[in-house]
Amino acid sequence: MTVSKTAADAARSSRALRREPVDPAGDDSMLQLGELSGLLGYSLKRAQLRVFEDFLRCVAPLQLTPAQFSVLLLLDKNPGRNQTEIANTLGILRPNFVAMLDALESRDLCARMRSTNDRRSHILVLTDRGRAVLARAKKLVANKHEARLIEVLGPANHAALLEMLAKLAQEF
Amino acid sequence: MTVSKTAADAARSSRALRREPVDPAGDDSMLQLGELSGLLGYSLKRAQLRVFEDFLRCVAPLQLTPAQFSVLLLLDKNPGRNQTEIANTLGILRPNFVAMLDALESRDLCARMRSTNDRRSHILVLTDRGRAVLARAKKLVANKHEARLIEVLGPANHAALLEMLAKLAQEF
DNA sequence: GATATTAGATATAGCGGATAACAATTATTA
DNA sequence: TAATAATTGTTATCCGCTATATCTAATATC
Repeated sequence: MTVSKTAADAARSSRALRREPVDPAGDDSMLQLGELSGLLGYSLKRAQLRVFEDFLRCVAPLQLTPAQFSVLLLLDKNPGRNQTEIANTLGILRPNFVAMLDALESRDLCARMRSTNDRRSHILVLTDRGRAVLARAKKLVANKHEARLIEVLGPANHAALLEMLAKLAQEF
Repeated sequence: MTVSKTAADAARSSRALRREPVDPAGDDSMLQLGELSGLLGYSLKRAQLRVFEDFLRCVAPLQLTPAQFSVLLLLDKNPGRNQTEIANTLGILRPNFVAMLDALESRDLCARMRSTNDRRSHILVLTDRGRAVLARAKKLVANKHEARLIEVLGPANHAALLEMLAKLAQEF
């Protein structure tokens, strides 16, 4: 909690937001968004698209999507896990995770190893190349992507935004 | 600006976030998210999915998706506009907007009227039924959906979040 | 040992998003 | 004015992500 100064302060800036027009020659000739500006889901979706776009740009040299990056990150932090565990953690359905892993494995970024305990499951491991790519990706993300976000929002707001989004993603 | 108290404060809570584990028997047996928790895009996407889920639940009686709701809202606030203008404002590509309008029109929520000035374009109008459904939808969204968001986040944080997301959606 | 469960995989359907192309209409300009 | 270009809505089509049912091999349960 404790992100805004006062409720009155927040209400004012919210009203300011609603006081369109705020379309500096963007799409068409200044359509009124109306209560759309106050719809959290609307801004949430548009912001998400922008942020993913920027992510893709920043990590373009490594040809990694946000989802692929998250898989590599998770494999690195959680060695010895199988497909189901990784997929579930990322909210990916097992059937859809197969092709994703195929792609990563075909690029020699990770590998499936049959578990000795349970010969049904595949233990997922990062390859050396996967670790190297992940390391480079982390740097690009931190220095270009997140850095730009922090620059636009300000460090404090960036942290506050992260906190609120995490809250929504969990307790909502 | 001015959303968080201090930078130190924000940094602390951000660190607190990163200090997993934060998986109360959710997916699997407590995988480490690692720097995934600090990735804004990750939380952004997950939060967006949750919020849209809740929107769908709240507006379920009216069978409206977020996108459809936004179209109705825009038509109401911007009478006399054609398909291209509405689609562009919502970031929908014209070809994809056709089927969307077909669906709304088949439910008698809006109608296409050939413009007398430019007989190529279709002026979009809300039907009486469309206006009625929109009015009911607005109430559901405000009283159930947004109300719940405000409850979870707190009014001040809700406004601050909205402000930051709008900023990202625009100047990013 | 028979049955149920689980992990990975395949097939398939659906939706949103993106591009190319077309007919009708309007705008440009030679 | 005639020829050309541009625009509107539309269709067709493709891609990616998501969702469900089903299959097999392997394991767990009874």
